[in-house]
Amino acid sequence: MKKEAQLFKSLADETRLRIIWLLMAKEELCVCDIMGVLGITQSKASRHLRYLYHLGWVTDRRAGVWMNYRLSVSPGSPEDKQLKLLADILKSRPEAQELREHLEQWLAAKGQDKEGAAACQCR
Amino acid sequence: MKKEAQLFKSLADETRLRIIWLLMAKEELCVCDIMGVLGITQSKASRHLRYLYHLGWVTDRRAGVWMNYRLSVSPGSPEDKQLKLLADILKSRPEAQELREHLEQWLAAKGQDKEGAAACQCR
DNA sequence: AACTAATAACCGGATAACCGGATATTGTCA
DNA sequence: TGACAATATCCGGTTATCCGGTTATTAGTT
Repeated sequence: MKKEAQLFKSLADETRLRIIWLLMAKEELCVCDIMGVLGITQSKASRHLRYLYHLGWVTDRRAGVWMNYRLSVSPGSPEDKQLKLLADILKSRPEAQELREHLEQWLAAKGQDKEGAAACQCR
Repeated sequence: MKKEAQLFKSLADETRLRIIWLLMAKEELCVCDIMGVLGITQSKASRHLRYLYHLGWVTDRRAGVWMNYRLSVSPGSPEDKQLKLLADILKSRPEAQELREHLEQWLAAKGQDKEGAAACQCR
């Protein structure tokens, strides 16, 4: 059951849960979005995203300089059910709701800066 | 989301998964059963059982010298759903099926030794 | 090619998890 | 009460995890 233990281990970290929670809300996000919304180091954001990538939770898609990530579980799979259950648990948590509002604000602010084009300039 | 992370952490250990899997099959087991079936140290068995106890996954019931444990999630709760999902994942795994057969054998052997009474003598 | 932004990989260091063996505790029975 | 079985806890050692800071890579721009 090593495989199953590892599956849970991949969810046993608050930062990874937050990332997944954001990706459940937004379909696709780049690393700098996640840094910004969660207020964490680039190093930290990237590390956890690669972790999730190597375990198959997310796929990456390069768009120029940006690297976009999105959830990649196949519908109906155990992983998919697990995510749905997680969403079910989190949706009632104020903490999680605030995170999503924070995400909306972040994306809105990003959208304003010159429409569409390179609006990141993550510092 | 610290709470949720810890929930997954409690499942992120192969030994604990095995213990839970056994308790899903058998309703109630004592420490020495778990030691025997899983082939682990007494120290290890007890430690993980206390861990699960403190997190509310199981309750304990003393019966003389024995300490019996059983699952204690309330029906319909997120934890209950999580266990059901886990069971769903594990039931198709040969490894898990063998574990249950092993459990049956162990209990059968235990039952033979003088019927009902102290049949453990775990060494 | 040089420069820069975004990201990934690497590198100690701190902390936490897990383990086996030893010891302490609890209950039973003679 | 003394001996013993079952279990919990303690101790130290080993390994895994997580982190921030640094460096390397990749793509776009001039």
